[in-house]
Amino acid sequence: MPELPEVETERGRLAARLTGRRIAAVHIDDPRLTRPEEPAWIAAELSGERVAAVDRRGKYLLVRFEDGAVLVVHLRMTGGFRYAPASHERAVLELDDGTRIAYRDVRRFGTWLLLEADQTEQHLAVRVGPEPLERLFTTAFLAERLAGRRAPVKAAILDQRTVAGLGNIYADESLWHAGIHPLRAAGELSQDEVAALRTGIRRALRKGIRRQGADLGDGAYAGGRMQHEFRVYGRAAEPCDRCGTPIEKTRAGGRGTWYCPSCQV
DNA sequence: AGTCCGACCCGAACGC
DNA sequence: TGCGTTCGGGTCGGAC
Repeated sequence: MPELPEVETERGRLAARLTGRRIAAVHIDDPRLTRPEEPAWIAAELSGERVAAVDRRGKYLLVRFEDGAVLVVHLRMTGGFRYAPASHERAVLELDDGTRIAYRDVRRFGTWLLLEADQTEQHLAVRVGPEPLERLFTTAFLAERLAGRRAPVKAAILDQRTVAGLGNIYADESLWHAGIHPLRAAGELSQDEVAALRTGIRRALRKGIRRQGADLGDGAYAGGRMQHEFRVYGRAAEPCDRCGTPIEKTRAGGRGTWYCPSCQV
């Protein structure tokens, strides 16, 4: 958390306030946020710039400015933007229309990186694979990424170069939709299973976006409703929505992993 | 090259 | 009650 649906929800809210506006002032209180760059330097660079667009690539937010610069924001675990004063504020943007936008981040893992447009493309190209809801995320591409790998399929789909935007929650949800056990060796899936996995990933993410992401109660992503509709994540011992078998918990790729032992073979 | 694991953080949940 | 310990989660870098 946040994963693609939460980041997409943040993107929409941020775009509504930022697009077309000019940054009047920036205050950055946490040097970790812009490391290794000095917060004061980043703040000075952003001041006076007009926002052309707010995009998303995988779990990255991209604030694009008219002069070509891009603020590449990664929320990591607990980062997010707020439009009213909040606890754990690490930075504040003030806009030319008086809007105050706070960046909050309890665990301080999040990062702000200021790059030029072409640097941004390079930065993302080596880290992030295809967008799962766009055309380039094909069964053939996914099959190629999984081929020959002995790691658990869950670990393979958590690799952002395989598919952009999955984290621990939606990886489990995707595998449930696909009917695939999370510990299966990635390279041993049949063509039909890879196709089902692609469909399962897209279904899980689309559903998350429609519900405006998941709010796990820590106040980080308020307003999301997806947490009420998880099929497996965090539901150990509860009955599977498809077959009634109690959900089990295991570990895959070093992560807590929930699955249905009956319908995920 | 693929895989695994610790580090980075801090609040929540748990154990005594 | 209050203390200490454990856990989690995304990404990176180092170790195997």
